[in-house]
Amino acid sequence: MLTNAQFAGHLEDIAQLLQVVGANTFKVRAFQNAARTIEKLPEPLADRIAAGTVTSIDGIGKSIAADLIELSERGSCTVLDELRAQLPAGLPRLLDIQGLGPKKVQKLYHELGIGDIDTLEAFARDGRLADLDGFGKRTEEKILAEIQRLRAFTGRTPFARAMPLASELLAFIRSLPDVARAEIGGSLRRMRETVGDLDFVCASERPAPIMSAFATHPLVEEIIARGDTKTSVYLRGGISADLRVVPPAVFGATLHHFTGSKEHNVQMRARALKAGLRVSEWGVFRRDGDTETPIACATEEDIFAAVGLPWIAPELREGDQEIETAEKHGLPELVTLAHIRSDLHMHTTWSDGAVDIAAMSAAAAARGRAFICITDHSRSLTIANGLSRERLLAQIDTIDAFNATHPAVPVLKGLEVDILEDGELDMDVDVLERLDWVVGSIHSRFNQPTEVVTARLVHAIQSGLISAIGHPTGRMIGQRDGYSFDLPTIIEACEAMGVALEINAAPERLDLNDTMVKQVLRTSNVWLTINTDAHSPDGMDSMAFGVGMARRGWAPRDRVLNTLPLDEFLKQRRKPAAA
DNA sequence: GCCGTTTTCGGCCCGACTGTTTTCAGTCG
Repeated sequence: MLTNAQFAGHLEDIAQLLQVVGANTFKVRAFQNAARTIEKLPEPLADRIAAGTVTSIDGIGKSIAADLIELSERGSCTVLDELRAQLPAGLPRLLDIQGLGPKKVQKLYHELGIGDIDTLEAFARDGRLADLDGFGKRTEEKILAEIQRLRAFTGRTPFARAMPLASELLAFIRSLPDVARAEIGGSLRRMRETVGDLDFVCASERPAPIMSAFATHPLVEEIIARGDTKTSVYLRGGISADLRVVPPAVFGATLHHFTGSKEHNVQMRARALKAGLRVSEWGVFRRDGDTETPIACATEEDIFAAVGLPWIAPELREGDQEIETAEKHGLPELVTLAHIRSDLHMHTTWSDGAVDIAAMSAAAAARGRAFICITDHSRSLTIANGLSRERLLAQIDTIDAFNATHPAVPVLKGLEVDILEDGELDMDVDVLERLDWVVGSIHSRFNQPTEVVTARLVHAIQSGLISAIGHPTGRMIGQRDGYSFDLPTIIEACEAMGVALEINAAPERLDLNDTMVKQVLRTSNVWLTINTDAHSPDGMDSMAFGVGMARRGWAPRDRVLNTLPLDEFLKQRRKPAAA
């Protein structure tokens, strides 16, 4: 049976092929919308097909439902087969080239018979594109450059790589003269785990010098476009960045527009139209016959208020029910960084951390935490200098002694214990029972079958000796997928045992992710914890990223365990005790 | 192709920038 991602992939293929044959753009969008919806669907689409409730999914009507059923039965469908029979397999890939859209791809195919990127490159090198109507020498050069770029750099940039780059550029923009305000926009502001490009929105009455400075920044490799209010560039490493400079009076409208997502913006505008309004990056306008009057543009709050909505947090702006929910005043009070009182997963020089216990406590104090828990690795993780029974006992004494000095931030005694390949824990029961908090994590045998990993996790949870599962999926964004397990089963086991699920805030992990957080919240009362897994004081700064992922999952403050003060936390957490 | 507190037919977001155009189509986000 196909997975939701596979169903979505097929619909996406249909959308691409339809574009290339010149189908109605709204039809294309219908397939794209359906693909996105299925990708985000919490339950397997196969279940909906079996239950005959496919058409009740928003954006899926009779026609696409029939395609999906056909896909589930034989792995393909008539629409897809017919489109593929009509066109060379490599043609949709031409759409990946920046500057080539459906119209130009059609022209290349119909007039020159170009059906793949290699052929296109050969034509461009020979100068045979410039003769084509609407193509010129400049276009030919651009296509060649874009093909090179596409081969060197594909896909989206992981959050962990994008954020430092964006922070550096933002600081630079803010340092320029006459900049009233500047912010990061786009998917980075929405805290998506990967980003396609970097967006900056800047408020100033004098855009020209700001654009010049941006375009000549050392990180900029090439200028893509440069107008009066917008500059687009390629940065070294291949990611692109856009800077938009507008007068301070419309900053809110522009920030909203360039925060997106695209789907959110489309829905906001459709909503505005029904109320006789028009929304653009310049503000909200009331239409009175042929005149238009601006009614909001200064702040994001104004923009939302103008269309009858409360402010919606950027992390929610994915076009995934946030507008409907906001309208009913049903959005949760999302957890914020300021709510976080503790950090319950971190390492010291006792295992593979960079500093000692006192230094981590001081670093936590500097970041406003009220308490922390030290969770060094257990013995089987030899590469990380994991703690033996004896060393852990020694660390317990050390922490007791440290707390006796009345530090600003007290330290709880913990361990990140390895969940071994059979689900047993990598530490003796009597020692685990002396700890305040135990994070159980998988660090080995990632390739076990789904059922085996699920049973392995359940066994660990049911031991009664762990308080939380650390980085539950084991994924590293853009590097490895992690191991696979059945989430509903794990959620159920956690709920039965009072075990929490971690949102690991390390930017390369962000694990659990947003959709899993939603699933935990929707289907259980399991506590979430947001922890940095810091291996140094700087690592504690990642808390904001974990909070961002929690917010993307619509996590309210009262479902996050480490928003609690110490006494309340101690009552609510799972105290390690053999079941 | 989808959808309906103005519509079961006729809509479906909006503007900047580029290149090849003598006035605008195509692409992008």
